Amino acid sequence: MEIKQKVGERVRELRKQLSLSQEALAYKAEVDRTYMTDVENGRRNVSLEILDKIIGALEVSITEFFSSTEFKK
Amino acid sequence: MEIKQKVGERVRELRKQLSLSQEALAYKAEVDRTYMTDVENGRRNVSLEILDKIIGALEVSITEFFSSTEFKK
DNA sequence: ATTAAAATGACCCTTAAAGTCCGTTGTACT
DNA sequence: AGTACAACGGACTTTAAGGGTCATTTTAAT
Repeated sequence: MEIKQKVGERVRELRKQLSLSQEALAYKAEVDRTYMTDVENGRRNVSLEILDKIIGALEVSITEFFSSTEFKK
Repeated sequence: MEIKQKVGERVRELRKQLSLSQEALAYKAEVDRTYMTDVENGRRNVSLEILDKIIGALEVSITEFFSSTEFKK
């Protein structure tokens, strides 16, 4: 699976743990709602700074975000 | 410190461990040599797919790349 | 089971920025 | 002198970021 999809799944997983809608998370991360949809569905090749904002909104560190098994190759 | 700089430092750190020049790493990661300079100096807002290629060229997993202390907030 | 509302998905279109490529310059070491 | 590596600049192409709109799915209620 490609990186965009892995990131999307991870975002969705962590978002649900926070019981947030895509829209609420998007607002928190200061990105567009439809953009967040695309991210979760692996259709966006997100840049570092946007990713950083999304991870921040998910209330985890970057290390935590990428400590999930799908990123261990 | 901002995310771009953290990533740049981490790339440089791992590249030196492999004793590769920027150009050699750039070739391996299939990105431009001048681009790699900018990445290491924290001037590039790298996208996921490019980052994935660079991390691959550094021969570590994404998890390992981001397990460095500067990414733990 | 039907309805309404909320949440998500998909498409399309700008523009701001990512990424490429050419060269040149600086640095350091032999 | 020459070689290797890194940094810098400008011009160019490609794509990410953002936003509009409507369709579809999910949720929750009666």
